[in-house]
Amino acid sequence: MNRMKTIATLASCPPLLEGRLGHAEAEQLATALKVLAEPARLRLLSLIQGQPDGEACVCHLTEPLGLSQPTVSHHLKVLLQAGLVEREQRGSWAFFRVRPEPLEALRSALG
Amino acid sequence: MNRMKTIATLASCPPLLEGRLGHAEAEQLATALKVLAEPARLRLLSLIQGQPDGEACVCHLTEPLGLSQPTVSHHLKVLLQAGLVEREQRGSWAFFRVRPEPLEALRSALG
DNA sequence: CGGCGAGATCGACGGCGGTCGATACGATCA
DNA sequence: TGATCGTATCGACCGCCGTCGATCTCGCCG
Repeated sequence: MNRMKTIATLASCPPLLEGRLGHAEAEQLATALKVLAEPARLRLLSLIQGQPDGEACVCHLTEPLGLSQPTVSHHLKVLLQAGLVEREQRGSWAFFRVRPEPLEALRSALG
Repeated sequence: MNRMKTIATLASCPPLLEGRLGHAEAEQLATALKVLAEPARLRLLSLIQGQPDGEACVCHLTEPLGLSQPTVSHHLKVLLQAGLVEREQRGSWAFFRVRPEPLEALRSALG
């Protein structure tokens, strides 16, 4: 934490305007981005979205991802809590579907 | 890794089409997102961008961020290597400026 | 040349999170 | 009801990274 000592220092290095992004907003945006900043979760979204009917159950996601079933389940939970996918139980299978709205919100938050 | 046992299982859970996002692409996109998925770096970008002339030196970023100078320097290095900011040395001060292009590229990669 | 100030680098520490095997749970079916 | 399958949860391990104090480098100035 430097205190300014001379006028010359002040002149060549003017004080900053406070940025628009506050602590809480930065934290919130970062949290949202952390969910996507993970190869496994990106591939999950891509895999689910790429289905002919736009949905997939866990058992068909583990093999193309090359990850164990608990790990896939963990990532899906993270995506679910972030609102990036929705879950529907049908029989003993859990089907997941991509929700495009939060992705769109994130895109606009970066602009 | 489950092998399918019955026709019923196959019918209710059809095999996945391979998603568009390959391993390498997912890794690359995730790496880029990780740079932004950090409150300190988001606030850095916002602070620099919010300057009247759109640039800032390190000494004026540590205090509004509430982080030590080495930490700020570290984050700026990460942003620099990601191409999100550019650096210009003027005298003994290092001035940083936001480069909007990679942000735009990231936005389009999410769409 | 000597001192100072801006900034980068280094080394260490601590916490977060991705991963897996083991296990629990619930639904289906013989 | 017992067996089996699909998923979720748990506990542990481990690597990554944000953070800081100490130190190094370098440009400026007296």
